[in-house]
Amino acid sequence: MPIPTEYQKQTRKTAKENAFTQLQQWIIDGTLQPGEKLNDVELAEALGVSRTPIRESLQLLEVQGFVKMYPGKATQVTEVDKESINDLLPPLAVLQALSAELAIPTLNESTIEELEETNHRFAKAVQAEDYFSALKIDEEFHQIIVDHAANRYIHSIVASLQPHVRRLFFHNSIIMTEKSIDEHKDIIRFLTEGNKEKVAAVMRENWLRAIDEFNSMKTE
Amino acid sequence: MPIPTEYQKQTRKTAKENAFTQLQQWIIDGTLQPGEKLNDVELAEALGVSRTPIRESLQLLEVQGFVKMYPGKATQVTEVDKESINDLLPPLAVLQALSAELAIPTLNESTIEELEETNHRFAKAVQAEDYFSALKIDEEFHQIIVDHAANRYIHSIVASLQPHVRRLFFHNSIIMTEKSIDEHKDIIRFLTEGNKEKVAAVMRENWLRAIDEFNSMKTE
DNA sequence: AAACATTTGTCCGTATGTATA
DNA sequence: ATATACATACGGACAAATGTT
Repeated sequence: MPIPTEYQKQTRKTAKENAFTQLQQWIIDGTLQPGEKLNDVELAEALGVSRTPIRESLQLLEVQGFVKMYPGKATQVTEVDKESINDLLPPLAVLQALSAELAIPTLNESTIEELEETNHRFAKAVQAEDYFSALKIDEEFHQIIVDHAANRYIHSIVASLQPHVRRLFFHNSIIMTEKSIDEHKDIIRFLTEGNKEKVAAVMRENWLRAIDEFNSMKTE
Repeated sequence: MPIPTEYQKQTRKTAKENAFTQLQQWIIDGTLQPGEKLNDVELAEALGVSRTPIRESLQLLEVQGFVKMYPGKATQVTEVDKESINDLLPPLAVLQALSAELAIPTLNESTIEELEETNHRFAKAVQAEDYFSALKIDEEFHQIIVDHAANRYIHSIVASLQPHVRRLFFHNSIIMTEKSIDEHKDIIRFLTEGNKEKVAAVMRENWLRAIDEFNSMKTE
């Protein structure tokens, strides 16, 4: 009988980490609503832990911008300002564009295949109008590129912005369009060709287009 | 008699914040050395508080990448990998470039004057070879632009990267050169002209040049 | 192998500060 | 203005995990 490989034993899973993950998820999906007041005693009971890991999680969530703590007064979930997508996407766009540039020297055939395969799955999800999956696969696609940029600062920043993207897209009902499929193909092509300028330009456009789509959606 | 306006009464100053600021400073300036093991009991005694605010500060410092916590084992100051400047500056460069673009529509005459005055002080510091002041003033200069971009995500990311810049420049003895003075002038000019592309290009160069200077320094 | 020393993680009581009556 | 209720910040003890003798 194969012994169940306890893979994740390197860093033990603390109550704080569990609490953090759960609370973040609740904020992103709206279980904890924008503006909602957070009482650590309640949350502690709900998650079956004490107040300490809750408080520590809330502090991390504050750094990420998901909650705001008013010392001695209250802690509440930050508002979802739909307009903030106009602020969020530009920095993400330039960082993803930079990632693409940096990834070029590290690319090999199998990575390109992985990107193509991911975009293929992305296309299927979009065409099936499974926008939830599409969003997740789109994230995978871009993550491959970010990973290959092999830059820990970019990696860390993108990792902290991505949950905000999810939260905003979720609350704004932004959907992935077919145009992204072709842009991804362009990205793959320019990556293969090693064309830094063009891949950066397309990547930037790919992200900024969501802003236009959001803004045009409002006027409809 | 003018009543001393208690400006910062909005958020009270907690023990955690004090501890955090102090610990971060110690790590940046090398009082707490790279690789040093951090014992929260010792730190608590040193700062005259209990372990709680210390632990909370350490967790924030971990998110920022200044310490690494090994649950149940140890907490230590992260190493200063001199080469990581090659990773740190590119994302900062593209974000500062983006900030300049975004700042253009918000600029007025008094802002331009403020930038010129700051660059003038910068020039004096560089010429006086007071590189510590120069670095701080350079930071001020760029901060003005970031502030005017009025983008909270950029603001927050830059704020988290800046301490790393300070730490690396400190440990690498990187100095500000006269070339930066002229580049700042170019930045001001292109901002005034509203030339997005050019100001972004110069801004990016201004930051990336530090990489070249660092790399050429190694071979000397 | 087992008990020990050490360090971190967690719990919960108390103090402090804030808002409301 | 004072008192009261309440939420958070902090403190200190205990539990759990690590690695060492």
